[in-house]
Order: sequence, then structure tokens, then C-alpha cells
Amino acid sequence: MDLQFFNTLSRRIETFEPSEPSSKKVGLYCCGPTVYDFAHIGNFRTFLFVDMVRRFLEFKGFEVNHVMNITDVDDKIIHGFNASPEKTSLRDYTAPYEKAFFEDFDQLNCLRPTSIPRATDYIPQMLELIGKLMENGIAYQTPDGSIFFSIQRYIALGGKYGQLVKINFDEIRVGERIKSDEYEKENVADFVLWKARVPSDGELFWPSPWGEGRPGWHIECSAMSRHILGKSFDIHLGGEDLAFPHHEDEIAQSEGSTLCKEGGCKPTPFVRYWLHFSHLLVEGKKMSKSLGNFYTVRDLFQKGYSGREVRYLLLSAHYRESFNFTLEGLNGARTALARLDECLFKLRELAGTAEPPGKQSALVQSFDDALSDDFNLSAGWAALFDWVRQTNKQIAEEKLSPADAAGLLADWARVDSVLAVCPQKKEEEEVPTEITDLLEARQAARKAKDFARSDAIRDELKSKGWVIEDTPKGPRLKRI
RNA sequence: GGCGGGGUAGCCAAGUGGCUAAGGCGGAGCUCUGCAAAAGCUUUAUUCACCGGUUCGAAUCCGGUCCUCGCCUCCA
Repeated sequence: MDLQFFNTLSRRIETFEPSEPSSKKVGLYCCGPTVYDFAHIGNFRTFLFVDMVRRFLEFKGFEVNHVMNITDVDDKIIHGFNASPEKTSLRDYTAPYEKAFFEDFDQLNCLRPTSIPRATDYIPQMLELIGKLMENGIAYQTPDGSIFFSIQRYIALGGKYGQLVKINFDEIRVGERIKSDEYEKENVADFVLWKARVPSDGELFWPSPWGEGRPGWHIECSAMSRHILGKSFDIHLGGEDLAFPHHEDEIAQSEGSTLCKEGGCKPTPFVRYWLHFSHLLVEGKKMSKSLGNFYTVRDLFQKGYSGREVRYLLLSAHYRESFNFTLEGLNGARTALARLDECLFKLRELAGTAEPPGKQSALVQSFDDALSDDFNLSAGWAALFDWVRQTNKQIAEEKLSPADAAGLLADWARVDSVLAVCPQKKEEEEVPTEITDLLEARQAARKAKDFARSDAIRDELKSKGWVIEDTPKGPRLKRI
């Protein structure tokens, strides 16, 4: 089954075809973190979905050029930097947040993007793009020195504004929802490409043909994506809130630069498919610090939850539906994954060193079908858990040969190349001799039918963090 | 005010015209066990916010009502 998903551009589900079908190469861009604070679980819902999309494209045999930018200059960063006691360099200020972001990123088992450009490394490319827009007469300078994008002139030259969101300019309530801007732009919806230097910026500014200043927010993504992926690429993803104005403005800047000032040129389409991810609710409410339902990923790690548990939960629902994140749900994730682990453990035990037969089970097919249908992860998980139940049954009935088990494990590996919830590294820690001694003592007590003593030892082990399961093959220790 | 999502079991969540309304958590029952288990199996919505309508047939389509969330401002 071909991959199909909802394209915000057409507002309908489309079959995905890369621009170069023969090469199977896919260019993918996602707006990355703004490094001024630790990323919260809402941010990571998006990054997790991006990772899932990338992994599934690879599962489908595509070769993905995955670009994720780092926004390391914006209002919040500038304010934070100027308020910080040691103003060494902007990079020194953002580096710890960037580092923390990737620690979280790795914990959640996200694959590193192919390229991770930083905004401040692409100022020349941004200036070049702004220059092109100035040349086309689409951008203009205000008396304070800032450069704005003129939506009116962009449209006059043949550009399309409002590709992602239907905009009715007459209905935008000026002053009520849109703050009257400190800059003197010609039109309400015009947006800034270059912000002229102001005293509060301190020492943070870059030179430009139009005076000292710093880039507007939207221009970085246009400049970086164009530089790395080209004027036109396949998929752009991000949170739903970014559709307007950020993504819309990216389109305007990028396509505007491909117009010609005399008019009559057709714009080169910026992106062929847009994917937007819905937001998260936490305990039924919008996440906010004042409500006390605001979690960074590290908060959850500190509460003892693992990356794979967070990953499972955040990836358990459909990407276009808002998802209600709860701690109760996270506990549920733990139980569900433990059941999966149990099944895999038994399969590994059974498979030993046997070779898989090489034929694919129904699991991979139904998983593929589920995700191919607009990334229906819920259906994907359902397929997986159906498989777990069936597998458990077959194990219990001793119907599986080692080769069968190896085959099932191979199918699982295929599915997990997308889900990525397999325990990272080898989490199987060494069992301390103290614990194995206790286990042996308990076995001796059981053999002597001294059950009071054996149960006491079991309780002691539990208090030390180990639980015993008596299986037909003997006792098994599990870490709590 | 404009635009766009939702309302499915105790909770989370698929399904968008027709087999028994997925799956996960929780609960219940059972099995293995000396007893247990964070082990396994089974079970758990005559019903899909409400009211009308279309249809042989609707959770799914149409009209209305109520509730809820998001975007239009920095925002995943």
C-alpha cells in the first residue's frame, strides 16, 4: 500500500510521491527547537512525530534527507542573553540548552537529523534572500531601518498568500488580537524580515546592506531549507500553531524570491507536502505553568519515567488529533511496554541462535498498512498488541519452533525500526551476587518446603528492588 | 467576529455508510503456582453528546442544538 497522508496545502489526504520518484530521495524539513529553555512534552510530541514520519519513510524504502534547524536567535534568547550575568557570547548562552535538548532527544530515541543548521550560521543566506525580495520589490524598508515583506506586492506579482490557512484580511481584528506593532509597517499582515537594531538588543546585531540588526523569525527557515534542500522540496512538518503565520510566511518569502519584478513569472513551489501536528492537552487542559500541568521531558525522567515510556505514550494517538497527556497514561504505558518486553524475552529465549525462516508474518503487513493510511499509529499499535497476544498463546501451547520465534523477532525488529520502543542499549544489568545468593537461598527453602522462609526472602528481594517470577523453567529475577 | 478541529466504555484512543464498534490502561473471572507475581488467557459499549432528517441500512451523510479545543499574537 502506498503512503498517503493529509496535506495541509490541499486539505485532503494525498498519496505521497517524492519529487524524484526514481531515486526515492525525500527532502524533509522541520522547524526545530528555540534554545532558550528546556523543551517540554508538547515540543517533543512534534519531534517524536517527525521522527516517526522519517523512520516510516525509511521503512518504506525512501532515502530521507532530514533537516531540523536550531533557532538560536530570537526575542526571548536576546532578552535572556542580555539579562544573564556573564555575557560571554550568544553561542555560550544557547549551548547548554542545545545540549540539553539533544540529551532529551536521544533519551526519546529520536534519530539525529541529517543536518542540524543553526540560524546564526546562516545570516548571509538570509541576507541574500532578503536582497532578492528587495530586488523584486516585495520587501520594503521602514524609517527605522527594518525590512518588511509586503503581502500586497507579493500578490500583485503573482504570489499566493493564504495557502495553508484561509485568511480574510478584513476580518482580522486589529488591536484586539494583533498588537499594534512598534514598527511602522504598511499593512497589518506584513511581517518583518530584518529587525533594525534597537538599544535593548545590546551587543547582539549583525551588519546588513540595510543597517545593523537581526533576522526576523520566519526568514531563517526559508534560508536554511533552501540552502540545504533546494528551492523546492518534498515535506515540511511542524506543530499546528506554526501553520499561520510562520509557515505561511515561509512560503511567501521562498516563493516570492522566485518571482520576477516585472511580474508574469510563476513561483517555484516551496514545499509539496505540509504536515501539521496537533497539540497536546495535559490532564485535560492546555499545558501552562500556572495550572501546574507543565512538564518538560526532564521532569518526567526525574519522576522515574523512561524515554521509551514517554515515547510510547506520545506516539499512541493520531497526529491530527489533540492528545490528552496524563501521568496515569504514562503508568499505563509502562504496563503495556512491560507486557511487550515479556513477550520478546520469551521469544528470544525460545529462538536461541536459530535463523529466521525469511518469510514475513502478518504483523509487518498490517503495521505497514496502518501507518501508510495517514500514519494511523493507533491501528499500528493495535496490530502489535494483537500479535503479542497471539504470540503468547502460541508460546504457551508450545507451538513455536526456534526458527518460528526467530522469524517473529525479525518481524518485530522491522516494526520497531519505526516505533523505536525497544529498550535502549542493554538495559539488562548484572544481577549482584547478593541477590543471586538470596535467590538460591529461597530455592533451597522451597525445596525444603519451608515456605515461610521462602516468602520472607521474596519480600526481602522485593524491598531490594527485585521481583521473582517462578516460571516452568525455574525462577526468574526482574528489576522493579 | 473570521477560520479550523473534537465530543465513542471508569480513563486513553481507533473506526467515518453494511461482517461480532480496534487496541492500551483500569476492573472482573480464570490458569500456572506451595502461595504469589508488575506471568498468561478470557471478559468488560445492544451502543457512539442531544434532537430531527436521508437511506433497505448511520457512530459514520444532511439540518439544528449543546458542550469543548485550537489558530487569527510569541508558541510544538
